Amino acid sequence: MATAFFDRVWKLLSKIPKGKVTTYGEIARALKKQGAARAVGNACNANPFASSVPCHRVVGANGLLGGFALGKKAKIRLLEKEDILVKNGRIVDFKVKFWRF
DNA sequence: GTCGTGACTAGCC
DNA sequence: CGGCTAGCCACGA
Repeated sequence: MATAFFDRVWKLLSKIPKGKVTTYGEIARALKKQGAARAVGNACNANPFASSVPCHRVVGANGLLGGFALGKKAKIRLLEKEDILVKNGRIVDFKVKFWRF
């Protein structure tokens, strides 16, 4: 992997401050690739820095978790650890926790 | 080079 | 509100 696109995604993800979340679409848009949300998700799933890249801070456009390589459960646990409450697979106060680049 | 798939999104009906 | 369609990017067969 390690394509330019993937690298950009990982770099942006690493910039997300603790306690904040963003969306796949936002990341894609930040890369001037609006609509490439799928590729963003792909990058997160295949990122070699899984323990360094906070891919758990990336959720759907409406606050839905979407998915997680290690399981939603783990994702939720990580998020709640950062003061980001998750209810029924959705971010609580999503608009408040939302981070825009 | 084409096709199918995926942690997505937005628009229509 | 639910379902379908089209569009986007990258990857593997």
